Amino acid sequence: MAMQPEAIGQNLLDWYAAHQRRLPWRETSDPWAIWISEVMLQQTQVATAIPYYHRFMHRFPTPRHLAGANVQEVLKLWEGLGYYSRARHLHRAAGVVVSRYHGQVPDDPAIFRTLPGVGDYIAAAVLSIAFGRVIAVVDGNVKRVLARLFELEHPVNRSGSHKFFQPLADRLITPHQPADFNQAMMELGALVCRPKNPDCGHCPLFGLCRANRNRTTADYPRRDAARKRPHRHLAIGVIVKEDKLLVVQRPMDGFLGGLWEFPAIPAMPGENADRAIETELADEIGLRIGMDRLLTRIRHAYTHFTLSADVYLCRYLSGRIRLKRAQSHRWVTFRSLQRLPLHKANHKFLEDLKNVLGKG
DNA sequence: AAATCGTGGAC
DNA sequence: TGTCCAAGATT
Repeated sequence: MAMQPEAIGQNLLDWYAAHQRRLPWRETSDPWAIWISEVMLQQTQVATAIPYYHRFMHRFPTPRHLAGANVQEVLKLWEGLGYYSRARHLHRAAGVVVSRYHGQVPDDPAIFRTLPGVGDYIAAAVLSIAFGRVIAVVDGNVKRVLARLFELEHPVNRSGSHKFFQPLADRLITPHQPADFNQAMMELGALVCRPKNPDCGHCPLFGLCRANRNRTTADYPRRDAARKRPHRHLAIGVIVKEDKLLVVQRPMDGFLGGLWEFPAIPAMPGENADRAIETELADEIGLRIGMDRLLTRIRHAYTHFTLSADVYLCRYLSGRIRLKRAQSHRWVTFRSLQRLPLHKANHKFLEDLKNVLGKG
């Protein structure tokens, strides 16, 4: 493969110096700030992460601030950003940094890489950008750029492809400017070598790119076909007891771990709602409840399945809480709901709920 | 090594 | 509407 690493690196660095965006985490060299930004940017677009980054850094300016906080508060700041294990891992990692490394972010790859939530990408990004270590990042942008540059046949969404892309990126990285090279590759992928409608006319690697020369940019990167996503349906119960509503907290590990929600059970779309709510949902939380009426229906798309749910207004009848799956519960007013981290599917009917409760 | 894990933007 | 996919990590 005709690589010309020197030409690629120099063109890339020149382009980056002229065209890089001004981003909050580029105004600092604090490894903690860089780390936070990289975790938030994981599978998340820059524009989405920016307001979260500011709020998080303001509340947790150092690992010590985060380590001393309650997970609940951390999840509340993460609410809406998704992939909540990132927040829980970060919280745990901050604890390790404080207890074992005197609150200083480790600059040793072998050590930093062992922290919860730190994989190959985060380690390479933080250590190169904050400490100048010569380790190439390989993210979705880098794989797309390389796949087009060299017309690579490795599917970028296949886990086994990583061990092909990583050494290739390591061979291209400019040893004197690893931080700029890494960010330049990602910036190029984000601004020029985009997934759709790449702007090859303004690409610094125009003359070096095989896909451009062969008019095959649309064929790269290769990708394994995605599986079809299944569909799930829930019955959700908003259980009212005087002026309070019942919410439960999901188990800390797994899907939406640690977040709060209104109790729900799997259901069939056409199922008899009264029966399902008053037997199965009641059994899930250990109460006797009555179903009043349908509040609304919601739909939500997750990565691996789509969700639809019927949301029912219910009334508490009798009994003491006995939770099956949830780890804890609270009776809360509508107002105090906003203090708890709720996931998106629940936020989707809060307005409807507010209107109904407001009318008495 | 394939599956799992959220949400929003772009088309 | 559906589909991709976005500065990935974990199991």
